[in-house]
Amino acid sequence: MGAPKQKWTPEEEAALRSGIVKHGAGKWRTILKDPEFSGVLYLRSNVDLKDKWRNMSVMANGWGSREKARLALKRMQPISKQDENPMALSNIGQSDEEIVDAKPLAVSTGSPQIGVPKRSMIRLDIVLIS
Amino acid sequence: MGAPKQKWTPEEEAALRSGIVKHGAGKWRTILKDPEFSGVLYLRSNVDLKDKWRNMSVMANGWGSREKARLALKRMQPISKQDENPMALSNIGQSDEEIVDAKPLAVSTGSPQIGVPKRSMIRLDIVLIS
DNA sequence: CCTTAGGGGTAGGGTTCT
DNA sequence: TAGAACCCTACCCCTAAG
Repeated sequence: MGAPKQKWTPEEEAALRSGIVKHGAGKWRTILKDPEFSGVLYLRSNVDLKDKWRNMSVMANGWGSREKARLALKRMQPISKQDENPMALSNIGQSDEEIVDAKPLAVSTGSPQIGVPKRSMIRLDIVLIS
Repeated sequence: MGAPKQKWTPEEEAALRSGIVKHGAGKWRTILKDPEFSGVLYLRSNVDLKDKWRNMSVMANGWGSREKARLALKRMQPISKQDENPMALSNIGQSDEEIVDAKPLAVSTGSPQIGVPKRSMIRLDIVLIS
């Protein structure tokens, strides 16, 4: 017994998606404060939004169940902290403000990243030419 | 994915604690430069030390990981539990010769003022039975 | 300019519950 | 076993104050 694990309602999911379309993925706190969504998402925290988006996204893509995706590079420790990726080929070539679509699904080819935060760049693994 | 999340090793945590005992909490830069710890903490910045200490401290209370504060206000649904108090005064009613060890708070006595964050100023004094 | 304090916030590995 | 919901931790940003 204990925390009932509040399931997300379709309304909440819709609000989350709309919020992402409006503010961008990663702007959890902003979405939450937007009066347009706060009425529906008032029970959720910014972290909840982030987690929900992750759960929605990860699967939709066929990227395997989250855990498998990148569970390969754990156990790191005595490495140098010298990384700080230079975001070189990061964005396709525009500001990181224009989000695309807020659909966790699809995204096979042609769909760029959903939300590219300013500092934690994208994963350079995805090389999209053109 | 620049920084893979450098998980703090037990050695680093120990060095941090020792450094605090030796120089006092808040003397991050000093601790970092102390040859006694620099070998272990050379990957960390003074800010990292500060943040780490904050994380350690906040937890030791059972006051949640920061976000919990507000969660307590919300979550007015069918809650009831949701409180497990991480460790807090954990080992109090068990053996009569353990305790102590490494919770950032508590500890007690010692050298300079082991800084106790304002937030978690609550006592939680360790009860050294004996 | 540099450091610290502390309040924000986010990402992502991990855990728990269903 | 998987997926969903939630937790924990590392780290970043920013501002005020020294």
